[in-house]
Amino acid sequence: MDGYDKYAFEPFAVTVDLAVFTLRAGALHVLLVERGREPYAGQWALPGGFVRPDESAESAARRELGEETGLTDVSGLHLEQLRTYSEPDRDPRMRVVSVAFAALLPDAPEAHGGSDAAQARWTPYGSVRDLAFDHGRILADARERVGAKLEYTCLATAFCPPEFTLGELQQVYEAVWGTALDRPNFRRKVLATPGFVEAVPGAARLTGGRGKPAALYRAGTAAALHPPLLRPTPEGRPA
Amino acid sequence: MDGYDKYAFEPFAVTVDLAVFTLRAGALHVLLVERGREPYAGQWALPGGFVRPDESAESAARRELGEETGLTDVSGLHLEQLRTYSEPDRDPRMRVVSVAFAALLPDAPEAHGGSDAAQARWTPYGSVRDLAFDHGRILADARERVGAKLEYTCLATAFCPPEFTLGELQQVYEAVWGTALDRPNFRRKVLATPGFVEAVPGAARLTGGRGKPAALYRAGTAAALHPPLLRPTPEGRPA
DNA sequence: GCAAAAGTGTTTCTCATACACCCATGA
DNA sequence: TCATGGGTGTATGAGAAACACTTTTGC
Repeated sequence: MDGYDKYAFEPFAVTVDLAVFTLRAGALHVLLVERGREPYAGQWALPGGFVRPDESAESAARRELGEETGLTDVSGLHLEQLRTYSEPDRDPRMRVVSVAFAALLPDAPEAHGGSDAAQARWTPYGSVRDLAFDHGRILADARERVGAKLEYTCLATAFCPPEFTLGELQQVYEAVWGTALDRPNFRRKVLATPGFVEAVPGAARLTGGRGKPAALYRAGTAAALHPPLLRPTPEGRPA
Repeated sequence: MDGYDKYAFEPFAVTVDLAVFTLRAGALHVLLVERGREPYAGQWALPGGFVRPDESAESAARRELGEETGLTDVSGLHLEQLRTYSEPDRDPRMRVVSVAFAALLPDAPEAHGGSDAAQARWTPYGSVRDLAFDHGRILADARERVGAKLEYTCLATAFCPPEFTLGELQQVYEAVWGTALDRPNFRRKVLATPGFVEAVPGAARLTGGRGKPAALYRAGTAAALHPPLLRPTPEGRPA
């Protein structure tokens, strides 16, 4: 059992699948591609592809992220491994083990499918239906993970451009959690956490056309939130 | 790139590696096996093995858990996927992608290596040194994950036998976190969380030979802890 | 002036912390 | 009776929630 004959077993293919999230008009969107061939031809799926012989799953995920979004520089984007899906029958053609990742984008340029012929499109999270393979489950797992990490990490700034207002940061939480938050309390909480955000002195921006211009902030250096910013009593939350 | 020629790529081997934790005499222990062959012959490593063509990584992990611990029934044990390690050079012989798992055991029977010739041994977490491959990192990641999940899930009961005292449950937290906790407050916190533990009426057990016998509890049905039981200010905790 | 959005102040209540104290048992 | 571990009570303070209120802008 500890032997290493390369061809002793049916070969495994190793792929990456990406749940790429962004915020558009205050709503959570996810990047989907339309499948061009069987199985699941014509259905939507998460972007992804094979891990090449000389790269890690992380490298493959970042490469695919660049190809599918059409962005030239994806080096600064948040990319995080979720878990690996390995049910023997998850792909009807052969044994495919897939390492799933979540990626967060500040802005959402219209996706153009990269080099693949596949069509890529930003879709509101709420209207996603019937993804190919087990991608529906992967996407749900990804959203749950991102929602959970908003509670105890500074992850929310990964959804924001380099300079952002506290209102925009709050929109991230509200979009991912699907709940409204009290603005004064949110503000106090964020500013009271050292290293979460740092003020850009003097800078301000008008957000809704009207109203007082909001002060601008940059992402801070902290990674964790102490104490956490808990969701408003979701009662029975999965572990 | 979207083709599915089974042999178009150098084959990947897919393995599972297990970080199996238990508590012995109030201290966190890990199950290690001694490697019998190159590379890393004679060094200690995490137990693990190949994923077979007809099983998922989860199935493979549970099978290995039974083989390595020598336990006949591992169906009720807590087993949790951590992440996948896929650096191209992590195994010098060929391309091996490994899905890492953490497992928690209530009691620690002396391990007898199962069917493999390899020697298996429980080792205090603090005295683990120089594991083979990237197993040192996997083990560190596993402990961090388990420590974090103690905060906001009921995971701690997975370290305990079917009936346990609150003192034993507290020892789990103290051993994994490496900190002392206030007993009265710990007790209140646990009992105030619905579904964490349920009392066994009338049952009691002497723990240290002396002292008042402690009431017995069973694991409850809840999975998550609301609000969480936070570690005493670890300051800069990784996300 | 009015609507809209940012930002401040204040009150109330919950809960974590710290620590003093009592109870039951074996030696 | 004393040491040991289980279990209870309580004062204090920090922080979260709720909401009233002020400020600055465009129309």
